[in-house]
Amino acid sequence: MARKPGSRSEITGPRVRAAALRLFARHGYAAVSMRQIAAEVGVQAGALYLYTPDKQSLLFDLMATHMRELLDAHAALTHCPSAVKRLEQFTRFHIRHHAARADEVFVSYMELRNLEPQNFRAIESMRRTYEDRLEAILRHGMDEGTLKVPDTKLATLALIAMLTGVNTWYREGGRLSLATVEEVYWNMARRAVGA
Amino acid sequence: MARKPGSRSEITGPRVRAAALRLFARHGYAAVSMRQIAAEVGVQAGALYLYTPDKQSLLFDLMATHMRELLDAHAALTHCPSAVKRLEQFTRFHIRHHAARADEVFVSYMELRNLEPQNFRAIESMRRTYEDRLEAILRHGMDEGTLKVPDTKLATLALIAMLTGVNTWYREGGRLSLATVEEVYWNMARRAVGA
DNA sequence: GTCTATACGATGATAGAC
DNA sequence: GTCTATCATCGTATAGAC
Repeated sequence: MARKPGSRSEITGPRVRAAALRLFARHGYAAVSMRQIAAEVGVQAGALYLYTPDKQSLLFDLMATHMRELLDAHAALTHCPSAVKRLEQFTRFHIRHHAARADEVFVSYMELRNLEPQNFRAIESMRRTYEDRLEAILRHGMDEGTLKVPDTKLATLALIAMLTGVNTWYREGGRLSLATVEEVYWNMARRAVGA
Repeated sequence: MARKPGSRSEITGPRVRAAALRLFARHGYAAVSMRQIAAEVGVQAGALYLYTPDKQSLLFDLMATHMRELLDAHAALTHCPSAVKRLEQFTRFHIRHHAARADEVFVSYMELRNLEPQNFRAIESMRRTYEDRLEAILRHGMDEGTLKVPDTKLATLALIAMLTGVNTWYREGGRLSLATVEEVYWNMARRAVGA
């Protein structure tokens, strides 16, 4: 096992998180050992504890970072006045942002049940914030009269489920370009909410 | 620890599967130990191996049974001639069938990555069969001219993701009855595919 | 059919050398 | 900053008594 006598502190931390993300996504949080993560990084298991207090914090860190980046990236979008335009913007943003972060999305959805209660509540709250932003768009559209859904909460959940579903099959370099996927899904989403 | 000196062979097997399903759904396959399952059933860990060759077979059994029941139940539906009617039937069937089997659905989706390759292929094949039945309906509607989607494969995946998403939030006795949920989702599904 | 006992490796996490 | 060594615990699975 090659020694790394120099210093890597600024670089090893991110590598630990990257390895954990990759392994958690592939095999699941519970199935991955700290030794496996260490091996992937090229250090011994004990060294990981210089970068995380424990395994649970590692998971929470990954999920919280992902959710914060999602909320920040969405908040940075230019604000359109029309509800339909905003819905199109949301749709395309959601697909593009999620497609570029397959592992993060997968872990953030699949490992919710492995979060300790306090951590679970924190992630849930961020996810709820994101959903509320979509629901606000739908409500705005209802007020404008440009959208028509039987129930804004259900439509929100239905749309997000549909859009996030892209991640279960989309792979870069597949049959369809991401631009085409965006187009097809926006077409279906638009009609589903009566726009 | 209470002894069970009598015989329970016909009853203990189903109880083992029920306990495993419940625990796998709550905590995940990898996070659940055979000892936990045994404790839930009220036997010792070693006794479980009278009912399953190993833990992996237990998981595969649960998933394969769920998929077979899904395919059988869907195949038993009366055959409607019109594509739109068949789509409505599929939509309502999917929501109703899945809502009544929350744990099975959750495990069958979340634990795919914990299946050994051979078992994974078997489950994937059944899932694909189910998807193909929906796609056949959409293609039929395209031929009839009663449905209009940009891509039948993508529409299939989008619809299934949307419908299965109900399971992430629906709870019996909640704000909405299942009949209402069916109604709302059929409304959105119908419009999404241009019916 | 279920129990107790056990094999034996892997686990998360810590202590102390360098 | 990383290593080696270690702890106590838990993992799946099996053997043999009753």
